[in-house]
Amino acid sequence: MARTEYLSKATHAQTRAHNAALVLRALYDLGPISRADVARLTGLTRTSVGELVADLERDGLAQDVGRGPSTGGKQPTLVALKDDARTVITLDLGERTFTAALANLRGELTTKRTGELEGRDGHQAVQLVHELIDDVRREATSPLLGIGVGTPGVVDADGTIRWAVNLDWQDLPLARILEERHGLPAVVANDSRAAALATYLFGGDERPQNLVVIKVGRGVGAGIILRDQLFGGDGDGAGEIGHVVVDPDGIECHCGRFGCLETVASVPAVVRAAGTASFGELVDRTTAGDDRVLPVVLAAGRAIGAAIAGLTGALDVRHITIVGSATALGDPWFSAIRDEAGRRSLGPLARDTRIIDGGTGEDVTLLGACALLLTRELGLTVHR
Amino acid sequence: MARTEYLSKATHAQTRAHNAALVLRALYDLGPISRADVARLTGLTRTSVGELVADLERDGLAQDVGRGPSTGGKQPTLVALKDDARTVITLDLGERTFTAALANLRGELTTKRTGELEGRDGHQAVQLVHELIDDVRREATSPLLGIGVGTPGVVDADGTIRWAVNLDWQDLPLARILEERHGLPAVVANDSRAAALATYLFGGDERPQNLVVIKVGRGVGAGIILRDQLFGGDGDGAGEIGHVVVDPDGIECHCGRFGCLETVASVPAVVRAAGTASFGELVDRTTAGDDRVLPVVLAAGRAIGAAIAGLTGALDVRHITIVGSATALGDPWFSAIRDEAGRRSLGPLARDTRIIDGGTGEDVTLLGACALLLTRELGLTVHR
DNA sequence: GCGCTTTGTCCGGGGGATTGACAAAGTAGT
DNA sequence: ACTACTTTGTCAATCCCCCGGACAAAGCGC
Repeated sequence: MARTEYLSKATHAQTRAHNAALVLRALYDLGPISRADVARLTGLTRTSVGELVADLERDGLAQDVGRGPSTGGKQPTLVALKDDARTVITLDLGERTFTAALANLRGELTTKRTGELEGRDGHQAVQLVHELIDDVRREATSPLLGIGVGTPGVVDADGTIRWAVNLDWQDLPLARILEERHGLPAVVANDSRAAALATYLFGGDERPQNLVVIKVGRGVGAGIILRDQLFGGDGDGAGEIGHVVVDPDGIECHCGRFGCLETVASVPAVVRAAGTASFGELVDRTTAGDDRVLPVVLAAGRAIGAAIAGLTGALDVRHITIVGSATALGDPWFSAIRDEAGRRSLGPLARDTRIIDGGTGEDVTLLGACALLLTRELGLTVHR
Repeated sequence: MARTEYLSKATHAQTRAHNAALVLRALYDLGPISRADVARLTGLTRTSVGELVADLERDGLAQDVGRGPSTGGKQPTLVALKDDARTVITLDLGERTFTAALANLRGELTTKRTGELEGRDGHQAVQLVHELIDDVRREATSPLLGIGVGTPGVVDADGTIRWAVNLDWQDLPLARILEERHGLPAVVANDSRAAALATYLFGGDERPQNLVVIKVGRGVGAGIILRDQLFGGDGDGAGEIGHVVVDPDGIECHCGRFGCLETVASVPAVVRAAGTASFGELVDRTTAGDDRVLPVVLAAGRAIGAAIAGLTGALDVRHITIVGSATALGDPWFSAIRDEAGRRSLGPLARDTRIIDGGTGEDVTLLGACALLLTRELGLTVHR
């Protein structure tokens, strides 16, 4: 029996941290709320909640915001999160452009700066990251919580970029580099996984325990949240569905094999197969119902639908959200996805599965990077 | 924000239970071991370990078994689990035969009884379960821990059988019924999931954090362990890969759709496609290299390999074990599975993925039912 | 005005992990 | 054989922090 990390003790400090994160989450999710309500929701005593809220108020993370209506007794004092109590530096390392921004605790972006990558080598690209961080950092008006980075490619759990798509980065320990250079906690993760966490944390009232977010753009990737946690798998490669072979007789992929999902369903692949000059033109002609491009778009949708059917069949995850530039293809594409996913999976399962349009989401990677950091530093999502 | 179960507090009692389970797991996995070693492994203090071990010894679950070699100081007293300190009643509700047995804490089966189902209706089948339990219970020589049941079909988390394959059981709350009738804790779960937990708990020195066990017999199903826990999904249907459509133009499945994995890869399907009189004959002719049946066997293997590629691509789980009667098909079949799984997934991923022959495993469901109960009652696997 | 509820806080109690000390029982060196 | 040093297991004291009860403040309904 070699592995023993699963033998990790529980301490009083952990109990405290858990309950502190619990109260913070309650404030975060349930808006202005009384201490008594938090106590009822969490099962903690009013005493403990009062103490934990006092801690949060001392840290400036929460504040009393007046009284609520009485329900037959003393009217409660409502406590709310101070959304701007902390600032997060977020980065989206796109394939051609790097973007940095500031975000508050709600993922509201304020200062956005971009830098073009054109022609820079790996070292210079890292320099660009540093410059962007220094640049937006000057605009911060509340204490910095840390740096969150989303990037294409494979990133392992400690924030080392295994390989980047079109940079000569290999085994670059970016999280550690950023922590040392800027003196702040840093998180680096794959962009699809960031997108999943953004959808989970900022996605509205529903917060499904299990959620798969599929990002379809230049590549095809997924972020998988299981039991309220991002799932990484044995090699932090979970969600790399773009290179599952869907058609062994298909065309060659840049990964060297034939018929990967990306060769059928990624934006460049669909544009090439449809023979249009640009993706914009493809969207226009798809919307117009052009018969010369529709079959290609539908085939791409069906390929994604089949992949979803495989996922839902195996995992029984009922919440699927699709984001990325490809969502501009609209109804025909989504219908193809839903039809194929439904046709290929068990009836009751297909009936309850929701495949949602998450939009093109230019900011989804920035938001995801922010969500990653909030999760890590404040425990805003479950992590134990 | 409707769902609030994720806001569950941590208490001192939970901390204690967690650490108690921790010590038990250490004894279970690491054999006779000193209190000091357990303290080092878990991070607990020697004081706490001593106290927790004393609790276990008082309950009869552990005992001192002499002294170990000195490493420069006082020689340690070794503590070991008493394998026979408790008895578990396990059941395998097969499609034609029900089997009951007693198991100790190591999953060693002692008293085995079977009952044929032939012609009984749903109510009589439940009676048979009761009789079998009463029957083996008389042979128990140590305190009973509870009842574990493995069954085909869909079972939800509270032990209610949603639908059974060839019994007229629908929404039968079997776990509750057994608890009331026999006055013991009861766990009911799908047989593939039971098999997964058996492989995880009793599978030897390796205990992978993530593990997929695929059971190929009369049906095709999977049990999925992620982060040391069985994963159920949103509707406790995770692992139902038998009805993912792999060939939309394939033959009709009993579920009503066409080309499900089961129509290609289950034992009855392969026997039918090969045209042999029995599965035994198919195995013999496959082993002999008969060209008339090999293509069918290889096609079945490739279908499973493709399904595995989809799973590993999505989840990056590197440990796959295949169990069930179909494993008797041996090397040709396994080679087809491994080749296809490798061909359809990313290079580095495929290289590290191990697809292991878990054997035909007549007892795997019984062992799994035992493992389920040990997990639930003693916390022998991670559950928080 | 009076009784009842609800809220938030204060205080004592207790569970349980931690720390430090110490005796027991080894090994290694001289 | 004697001394110095280690390691182990346990005991007592301490500390962290959750809990339960009590109580004042402040509302509601009659």
